[in-house]
Amino acid sequence: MDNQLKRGLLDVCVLAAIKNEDSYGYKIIKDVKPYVEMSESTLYTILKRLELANMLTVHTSEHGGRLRKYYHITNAGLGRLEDFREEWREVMSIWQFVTREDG
Amino acid sequence: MDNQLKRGLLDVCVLAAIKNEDSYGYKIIKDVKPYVEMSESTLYTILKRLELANMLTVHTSEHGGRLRKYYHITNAGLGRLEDFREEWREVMSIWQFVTREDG
DNA sequence: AGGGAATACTTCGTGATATGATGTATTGCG
DNA sequence: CGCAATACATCATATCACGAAGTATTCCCT
Repeated sequence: MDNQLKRGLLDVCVLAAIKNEDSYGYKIIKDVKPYVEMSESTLYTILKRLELANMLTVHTSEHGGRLRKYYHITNAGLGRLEDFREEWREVMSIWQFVTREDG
Repeated sequence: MDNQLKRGLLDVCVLAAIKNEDSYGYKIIKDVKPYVEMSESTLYTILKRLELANMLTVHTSEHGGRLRKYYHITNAGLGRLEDFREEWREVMSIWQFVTREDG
């Protein structure tokens, strides 16, 4: 799918992936894959960006003798998902303009 | 609205604006404005990109003693709009993932 | 025991892109 | 005469997705 269309969707996809329970990089990619293709470098870039924006927090935890970085959504992150629903109305209005049949 | 969400939408907005009749820069912006904000520099960047991709052709025509560049959509451009409808199914699937309530 | 696949995270460089700022020039109106 | 509107163009900048490459560990099969 068009790379540009994905922009603006990827961030909220990641937030949605950790919305209900904390998750970690590898799992996020697998959860999101059925919907959008996302490379590891892209994911970790996004995670860092979201952390800087206080949309999520990070805590390291041991699992099977190996360290994992778990990502936890913040209230700001949940708010971002709410805002996204609002923004979607505008997106749908654009969609209607693009796909309208008449002049 | 989130700038990122607009990307991928802007190109097809411009194509949609010239879909039914040839148009020119200033008019395209005015037609699109109710749906998406687009600056002039952005528009002309997009028009140039679409021309390079053979999505539209340009012809200069005089209007009121002044030259105007009219943009005409090509079959490839119309095809792009068709493809967009297909891509939209994927976008809606992503949307459902993001806004789903259950885990 | 050995080896490869899967898990897990990180950094770097690149190309694409939207946009503000800025500039140029003409028409129309008060 | 002056200003807003029309109309187009270029440049620098910041953001972003992604491939490539690297490091390390665990798990499973033979």
